[in-house]
Amino acid sequence: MADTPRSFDPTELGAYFALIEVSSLLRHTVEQQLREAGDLSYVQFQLLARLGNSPDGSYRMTDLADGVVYSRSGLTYQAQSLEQRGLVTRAPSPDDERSTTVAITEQGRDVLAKVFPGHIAVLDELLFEPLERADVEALFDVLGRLRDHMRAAPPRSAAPRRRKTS
Amino acid sequence: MADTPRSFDPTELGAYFALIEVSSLLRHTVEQQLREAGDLSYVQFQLLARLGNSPDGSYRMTDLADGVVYSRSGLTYQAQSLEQRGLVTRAPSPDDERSTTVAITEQGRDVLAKVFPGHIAVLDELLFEPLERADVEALFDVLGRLRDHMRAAPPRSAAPRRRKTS
DNA sequence: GTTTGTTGCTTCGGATTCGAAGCATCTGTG
DNA sequence: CACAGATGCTTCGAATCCGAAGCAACAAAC
Repeated sequence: MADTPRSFDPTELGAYFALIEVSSLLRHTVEQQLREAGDLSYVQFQLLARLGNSPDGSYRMTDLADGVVYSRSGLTYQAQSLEQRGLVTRAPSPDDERSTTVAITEQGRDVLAKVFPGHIAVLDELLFEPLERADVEALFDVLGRLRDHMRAAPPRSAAPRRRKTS
Repeated sequence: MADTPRSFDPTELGAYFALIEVSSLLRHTVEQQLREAGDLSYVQFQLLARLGNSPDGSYRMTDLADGVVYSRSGLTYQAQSLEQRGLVTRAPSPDDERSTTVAITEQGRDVLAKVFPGHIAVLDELLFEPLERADVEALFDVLGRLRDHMRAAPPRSAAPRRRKTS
């Protein structure tokens, strides 16, 4: 099956494990802070943050899902939840009746603003405090390249719905 | 509330976002591979891998949970699942009747072996292929330090159950 | 203008997850 | 030894999550 008997050296393994561990721990702490400060899950926060950064404060569902690496059905669930709380609105797109446009509301921006300082504090304390400037730059560089690579890579034996095969 | 009005520069933000994104994307792909190759979730794989690396192939529940950054109740659920499939055994610890010792079985090791090549292939392709040796070393160094820092840090306003306060 | 295929989202069912509460076992103190 | 507290794990209920299936709107081919 797999023709890759190559094994990893301790540095590679360590880098991999550390990546998983760090992101898990960070996510955990952030999740807690967001829950307490504004009753938001991490996903919900990410969605609001993305919408808040958008020029017109809105996105299509699919783009949001891809952005935060999330399933479509999961996004539907969270979007409904956010809509009920009045933090976003949903409406069919003008140019394409199929797609739903999600937009952040004033209330959504308020929650975002309320939660942000604590969020920054957590990041500062957990992520940046122990690092030198050069470390942050290294992460930015290496992880940025990784992200681009992963985004570009096809979903691994998943996309073959193209071409008419025969 | 939060006395940290400091904001982040683009490099810091980029590093943070890239970290989250990379770990999400990686996790996603790995999860898929594990599911197909051995019908394992990522957590289950992590548990088996940890047990497989242990000198005596066993751990206490709590240590496992802490190791993979997981809730205790969640671990109970997965441990039961793995036990039913015969991949691990569970038994009360000899020296402490309260604690449960989880041990990997031969069958567990088989599944691990069956799944491993594909796992390595995914990592190689997604994580290591686009990186120079120096990049891997940088990740190892910086993320390793981060992990230590996060592990050491108290769970953020959560631990105050120590000392008799008054 | 149909027919066929694609795309965007939702619904559905089931699996996974967590925190709180519950139960046992240990560990100190007197 | 009896007791309060700590510790280790499980059970419970509710929230969250995903993939598969379904539905509606588009697009392409004829």
